Amino acid sequence: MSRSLAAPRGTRDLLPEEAPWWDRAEAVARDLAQRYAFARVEIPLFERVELFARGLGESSDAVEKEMFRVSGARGSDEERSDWALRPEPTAGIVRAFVEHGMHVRPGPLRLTTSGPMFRYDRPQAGRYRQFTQWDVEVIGDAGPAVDAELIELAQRFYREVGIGEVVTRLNSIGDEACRPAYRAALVDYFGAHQDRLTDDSRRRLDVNPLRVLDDRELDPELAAGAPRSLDHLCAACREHFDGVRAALDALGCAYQLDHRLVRGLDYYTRTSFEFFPAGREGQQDALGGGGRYDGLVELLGGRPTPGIGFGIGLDRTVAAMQAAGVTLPEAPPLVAVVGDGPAASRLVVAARLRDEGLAVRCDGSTRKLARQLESASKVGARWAVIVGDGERATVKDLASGEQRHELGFDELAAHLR
RNA sequence: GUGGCCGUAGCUCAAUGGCAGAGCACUGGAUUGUGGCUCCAGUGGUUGUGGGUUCGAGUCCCAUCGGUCACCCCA
Repeated sequence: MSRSLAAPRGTRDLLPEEAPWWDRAEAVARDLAQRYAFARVEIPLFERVELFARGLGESSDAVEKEMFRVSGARGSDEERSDWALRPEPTAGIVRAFVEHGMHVRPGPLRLTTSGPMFRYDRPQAGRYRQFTQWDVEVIGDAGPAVDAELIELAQRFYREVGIGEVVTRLNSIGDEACRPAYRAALVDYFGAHQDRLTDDSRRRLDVNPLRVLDDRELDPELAAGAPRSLDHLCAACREHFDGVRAALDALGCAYQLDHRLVRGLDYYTRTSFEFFPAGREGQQDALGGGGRYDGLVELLGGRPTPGIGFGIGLDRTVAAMQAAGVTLPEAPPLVAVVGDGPAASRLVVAARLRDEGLAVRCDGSTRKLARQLESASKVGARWAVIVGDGERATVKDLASGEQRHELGFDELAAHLR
């Protein structure tokens, strides 16, 4: 086909061969959401640019250089607003929380959603312009128990999809009480070594000095000597973080402290965490991550309400499942209805078998019987039901070749189990 | 946004600057109701696109688009 009609850059088609892995990952997510008492919500795929700019922070990469803008329609001013495809779900969920007055609901509110996110990046392995996240959020619980509960949930998810144990990195980046002093300490420290910073980092030093820490080109020696947020936590943040760690220990959840884990989105406070496949902890291999955002609800116009959540990248989860050699549960056995009589007879038999709950592939074609059987074998059917002119049919086991002839339509199902 | 590598059939790949091919897959036949194996045949291409060099370009040059990997950063 013409290249100009090919799928947009950074997007992928989900083809039948890969769909079962997605089904599995999504089934585990749905099951866990239910077992952990999260209610499903859906929010728009696009929102005002302003929502993301305010929520995620002007200096976040997601806003600064990865915003996937949607050109507005002609017409009213409202339609001409600046829209962007959502780069992550939290801002939209918190917007919905505020917009619908959900603070009056019995809290803490536990919400989950799943779907495509968009970031306008150059694609590469594991990174797409459209990717899918499973997301959970708890709004109205100041923790720290819930912080540990979410980390335990994510770890359980990776275990249940078959990836096994992941590496959990953990940090606390303080709150409005202690972060200003920590920021100042970073500005002092890195300001004195500006000549050893990248251009990006020098710029960030003014806007968001924490993000200098996740500059990968940061001089290791400089990084090692940098002020650590854990050393600058106020008493309340310290107590919170100790509580998270104690709860994780009680749950038996392993984690590693990572002083340079500051997360790319500005709304995070206190607890931050990311998950990596064991042995592949490179920066671009993150399977998921999240953290606490105690100031976000207020920032978006609600009354002060704490929140915490995580997003798990399903594209990378599926890739990790395949890399780990996960075997999927077998699909239910398939019955192929074939025959060279009237196609309507085949349809009638197929409908009867479907009434019995069987998975049936009906071949209504005029191909000769040999071709129909060949086709049935190739698609992996367990049995063929050969229908002729009359009211009787043959059941053939396609693995053994065994056949039972002259069966009435009503007794077929009994031979297909 | 920057850089490396790569663009030939649905897939994997051939073709010294000289007739665009093979295997797999798909469709049909060998086989007048019975598959997997085998054999035969067929469908399938503006060689990503546009320029240039040349008697002649899949091949050389330029541009462009795309893919891929890496950087940046995130899922």
